[in-house]
Amino acid sequence: MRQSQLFTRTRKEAPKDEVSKNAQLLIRAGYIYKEMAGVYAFLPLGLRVFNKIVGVIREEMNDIGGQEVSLTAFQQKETWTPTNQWDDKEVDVWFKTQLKNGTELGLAVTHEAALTKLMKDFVSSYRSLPQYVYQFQTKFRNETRAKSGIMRCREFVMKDLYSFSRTQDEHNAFYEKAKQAYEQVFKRLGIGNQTYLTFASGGMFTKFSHEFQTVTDAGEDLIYVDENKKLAVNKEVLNDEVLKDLGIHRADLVEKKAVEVGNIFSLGTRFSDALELNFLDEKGVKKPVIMGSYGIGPARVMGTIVETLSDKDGIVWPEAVAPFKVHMIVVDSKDGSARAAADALYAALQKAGIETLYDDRDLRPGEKFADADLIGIPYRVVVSEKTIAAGKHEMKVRATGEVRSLAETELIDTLRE
RNA sequence: CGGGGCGUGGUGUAACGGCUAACAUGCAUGACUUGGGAUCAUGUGACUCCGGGUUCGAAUCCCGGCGCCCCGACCA
Repeated sequence: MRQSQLFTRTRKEAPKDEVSKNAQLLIRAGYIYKEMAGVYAFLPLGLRVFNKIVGVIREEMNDIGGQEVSLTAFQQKETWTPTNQWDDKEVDVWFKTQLKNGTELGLAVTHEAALTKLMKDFVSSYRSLPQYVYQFQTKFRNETRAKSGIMRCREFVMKDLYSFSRTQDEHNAFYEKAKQAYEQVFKRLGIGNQTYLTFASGGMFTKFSHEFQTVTDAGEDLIYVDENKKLAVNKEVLNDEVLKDLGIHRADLVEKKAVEVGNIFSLGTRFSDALELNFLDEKGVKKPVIMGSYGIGPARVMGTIVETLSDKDGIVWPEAVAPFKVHMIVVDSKDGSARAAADALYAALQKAGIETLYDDRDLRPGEKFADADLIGIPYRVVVSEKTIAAGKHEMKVRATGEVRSLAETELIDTLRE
């Protein structure tokens, strides 16, 4: 894409109503727009990043047998009354509204009850199980205090997968697979090293649930990390009994602030009992379906990446999520030769299928370099009189600052990898 | 939901209760310039968040509302 056609613009200064690093950088670079507290729109660059993250998650969910759907944001009151969760005392973050005729509706806070109800139309025999169903859907939560930029919003998309199993063993086996898939997701998204499988409270059916916590000062949670075992315990469940269960020692633990980028937990039969999602087993015995729930918030992951990987000059995207792979800059020359060479290289990159943002704006080089650092695309390629004279292109790696001088074919091969 | 802070051109800031609300940046036009946000010129752009009050006079003081940020609580 030619940058001259991008409608967004960078800013030198962060808006005064944002303190968090993720919001400041994402707004300055033109990735997001704040509609109101805890509600952000995604702009062209931001949506590209968001979709990259979604794509990685989708691949991993498909790999473990997930089937993608899209449920609704409106939900009926009746969906939630069986588990008593329509009650504002039980769930205090509802946005509720109604139809013209007075029928009450809720804007989805989450979807386990809605999907459980839906699955009743399709599940009645052991033959139709297990099933793994997921979606990327907007959740609405009337948080009393939205904060930390895009890390804790009132409207946000979540990937939520729900498992429907026949037996506890079958559930446990999938749960382990999901755990591994999540580790793979965070590794691919570039935050694997800072992200810990964390033991957290399990609710009423299991001793623990599992969170994926990424260490950052911007986090809201306190976790206790055992660096050797690559495990952590959420402060909410830290006690001697838990440590003994997990075979870890207090002396090995280091307290860290972290943000919950994913969580998985067993639901047991809470929803299947309440909503009567049952199946007949091989012997014709009626049994409730055993369920699990698995969530990741792509926007929160995006914010977490910015928090953990940016530097003083701006954002540093991992390749897997960057809006473009290459940011190509032309430093204009008097005779127009640099511009002509840059146009040609852009065409070659396009032809090679390399996602390129081409800074063809009529600006001085300093401003383009500063913008490139801020926007944070992994590879910067400069075309100027200097590079033309050298007969090679200049490529700079955003993350490391490494600069390489490459012939065009070498450059394209390197970027294709 | 408790506590604290803050609302001034698009953005970031300034202005003792007193002159036409200032500066920077952005944007527009032109000149000059082209390897790290240059320089110059001329423009553009604000009912000082909203409503009330005090005062000869309010961006400034007082009351109410709304919005935003931070700390804490909450996060099924």
